[in-house]
Amino acid sequence: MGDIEEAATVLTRILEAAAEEFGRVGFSGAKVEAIARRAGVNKAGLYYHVGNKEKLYEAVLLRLFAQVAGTLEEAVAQGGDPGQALGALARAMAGLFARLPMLPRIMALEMASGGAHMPAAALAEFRRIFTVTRDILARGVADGSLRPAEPVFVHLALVGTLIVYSLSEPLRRRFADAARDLGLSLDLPLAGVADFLAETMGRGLASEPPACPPCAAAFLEEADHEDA
Amino acid sequence: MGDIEEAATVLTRILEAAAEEFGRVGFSGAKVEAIARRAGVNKAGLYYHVGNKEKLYEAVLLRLFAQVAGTLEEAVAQGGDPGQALGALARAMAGLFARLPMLPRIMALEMASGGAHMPAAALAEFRRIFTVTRDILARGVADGSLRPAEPVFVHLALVGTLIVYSLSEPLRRRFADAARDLGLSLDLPLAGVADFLAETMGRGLASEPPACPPCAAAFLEEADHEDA
Amino acid sequence: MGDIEEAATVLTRILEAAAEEFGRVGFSGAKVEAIARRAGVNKAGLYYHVGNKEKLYEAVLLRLFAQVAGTLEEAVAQGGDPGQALGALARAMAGLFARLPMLPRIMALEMASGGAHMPAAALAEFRRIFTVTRDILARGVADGSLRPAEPVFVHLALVGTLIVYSLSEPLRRRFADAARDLGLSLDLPLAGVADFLAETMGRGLASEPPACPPCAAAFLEEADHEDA
Amino acid sequence: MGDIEEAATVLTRILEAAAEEFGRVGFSGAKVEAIARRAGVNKAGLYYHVGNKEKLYEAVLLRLFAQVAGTLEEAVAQGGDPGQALGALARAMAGLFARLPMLPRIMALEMASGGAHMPAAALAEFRRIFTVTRDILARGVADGSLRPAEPVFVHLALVGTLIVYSLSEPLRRRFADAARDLGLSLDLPLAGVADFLAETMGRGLASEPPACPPCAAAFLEEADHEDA
DNA sequence: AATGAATGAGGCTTCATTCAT
DNA sequence: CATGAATGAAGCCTCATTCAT
Repeated sequence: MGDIEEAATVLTRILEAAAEEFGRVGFSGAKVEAIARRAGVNKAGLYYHVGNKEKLYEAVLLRLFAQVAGTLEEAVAQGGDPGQALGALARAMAGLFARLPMLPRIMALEMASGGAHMPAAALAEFRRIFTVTRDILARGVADGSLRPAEPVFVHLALVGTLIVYSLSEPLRRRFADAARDLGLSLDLPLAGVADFLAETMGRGLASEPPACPPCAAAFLEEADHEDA
Repeated sequence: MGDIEEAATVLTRILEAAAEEFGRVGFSGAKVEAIARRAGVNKAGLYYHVGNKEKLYEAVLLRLFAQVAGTLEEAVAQGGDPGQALGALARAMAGLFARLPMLPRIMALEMASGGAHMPAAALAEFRRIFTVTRDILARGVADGSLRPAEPVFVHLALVGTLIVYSLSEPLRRRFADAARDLGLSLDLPLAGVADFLAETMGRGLASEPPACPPCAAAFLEEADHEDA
Repeated sequence: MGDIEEAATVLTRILEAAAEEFGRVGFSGAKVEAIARRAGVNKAGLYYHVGNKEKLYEAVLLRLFAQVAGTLEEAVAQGGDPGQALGALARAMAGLFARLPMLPRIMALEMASGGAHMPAAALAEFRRIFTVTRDILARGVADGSLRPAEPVFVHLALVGTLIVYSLSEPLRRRFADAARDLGLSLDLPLAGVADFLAETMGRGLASEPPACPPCAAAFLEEADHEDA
Repeated sequence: MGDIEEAATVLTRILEAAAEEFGRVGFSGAKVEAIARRAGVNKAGLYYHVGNKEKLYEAVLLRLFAQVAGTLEEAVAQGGDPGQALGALARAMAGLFARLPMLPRIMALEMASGGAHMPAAALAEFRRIFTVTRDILARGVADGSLRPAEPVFVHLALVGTLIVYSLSEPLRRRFADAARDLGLSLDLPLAGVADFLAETMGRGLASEPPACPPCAAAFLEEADHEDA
């Protein structure tokens, strides 16, 4: 005992250090030496535990994606109508990104690499993640509250926006002073983006409210005249 | 003759090759040797023209960002009401990304690096780019067609979504077959995303249409009853 | 066992190989590859131990200068009147140069480079080295055996001559045959130079011996006549 | 016309620039590009004029050594007794070094390289240079004013000291402040060294003045007793 | 003669990975 | 398990030199 715990702790420390390092500088930019130092283990020790840089990266991906999928499922399971669920999704993702700043970076870098290092097992996590959005939309269309829309578009509109907003933080911060002259606030918190998305996408995807009868009648009449 | 032309061509060839390489594998992943080979010049020749890897990268960024700013400005200048202008913005960006597949990748990678290699001159281009969105929104609020919204949020909702959709292409393609079982189409063209954004963000940002008089009257009456 | 010994040995071997290489061709002429080969280690191994070419050079300088200072102090500590001490100094230096042929070369090359790579720590060794000569001269002036003279001039007359004589060896050797026609022996051993310096500088710096009484009397008388 | 002048001027400018560069950083440290820039010609133009780096270096050496030989011969030809001639030699050399600061550096660096790049023609200049010292000494022994001594030792004692003093200037300057605490003046001008050498070597090489007769008699008597 | 543009060879350094203890 | 010490394979960059104009 202790031993196994210790072993688990060491592995965890390594994975966390690696996540930070990979998120900071990407796969090719990350140095095994730096990860080992950050994790407080010897370089050779790291190899003993994880095999090699590639396997380490895959383990990091798997761990993170599982966390993402779990968090999103949980957030959506809280209930609420489909519109609210989309908002919950965005807010949950923003929460994740705030807690794990390396997460959006790794997601972006991994996508940019074309999934070069994506382990097969991670695909299963993807499936879980996409399913969440798809189910919300299906529910919304079924109950008439949402217009039909491609789930991938909706999903990436939410997640993509949050990723890029997180990613751009250092740049926005650097540009913030100069941007104030333009009347732009570049340093708003990520949570604000989630709220914005919840509101704007919610409205944008909402089905038209049924017009009041007199209006509808007037509208139809007009249309008749035009046709004539 | 052709001397000056040739020289310009060489630099251009180098910058294009570099853009592709940097977009493919990022700054640290890119190999100067590969860029030179791709550009059809000797490695030393490349150094003769561009100084070093870092300067090369900066030149690439500057060139691309200038292209982006120019294209967006042009697209929006075509006129149209603010809602249409946002759509034009999204479609212009999508067009750029389709023509220059390395562009969204470089943008993402550069953001991920915290702008580590961003030349000061590139900030000026950023200013132009953000200004476009800000002006559309200001116009929309002024003429009453749009709700007020943070320009940065809107801008990144459009651009971020397009970036991540582009970025995720290889991964979506790889996952496409498996996703069909889930009822998901992962391989829709980027233009579809632009249309989706134009539609959804347009609706989401539109100000409420004034209700028809009878409805409004009915609504007010109801409110009176509730107050009582 | 032997680990620590071996490790120490490796560093020592590297420093010795580097000293020879730097002495042979100077800093810019020395190739890290050659030093590593000569030391029997891998190039990367050399970097593991010493960091980089510059640090390697500094370590070499420090080691050599410490040896010089130690040897000179020891030689002079043997006692003897100031005139003998200067001779001992010259002979000790000549002995060092004979044992470490790269030493005069490195000293010359380092001076020629303006001390570009001189580590701050080496200045402390310089202080020790110069102090030796200064103390001898001070002692000689105090006991009346030596004329006052600038310590730096004396020091560099001894050391500079020995350095240049050592440095010029290959050239003298090459020129030796042709020079015999001129009645010049260019291939005399360095020890001869030390003896020559001991003798000549000894005489040159000696205070006038008190003339014998009759001579002095005669001299004074003459002076009187001249004054008159 | 003009053309040939111009050509001559260009070559001269190149040789001067090269002398400074080689003196500053040695053969391997010197960059053809830097020499060309300093001489105000194109790199390819430099090659057109001088062939290659090695030939350029040889031309520089030849030019400098011829200047040295000429100056020394001239200085000594001014006449004066052998002791004064040695002083004149030292002062002439010091004058040369003051006017051409790269000269002592190049001499040292060339010696350090074992004459690797020394052109055969330069040997003839060496012969002239050494001959000067040899002749003075021979004259001094012949007229009884100087003790016999190896010409090479004397020559290098003078020249070597001046070379090393010149060479060490930057280092002495850097160390000067710290050395003042030790009672050392490290920043005395080179001319002082020449004077010191003239004085000290003059005394050191002077033949013994004949002792006054009574003293000599006493001395001989003492020696007899010791023998007994 | 002069110049901008190459280019091959080689040098310094880094880094993922392994080995011996 | 842990660690200091290797090592081969690159990667970035420089530089002497040449070529075409």
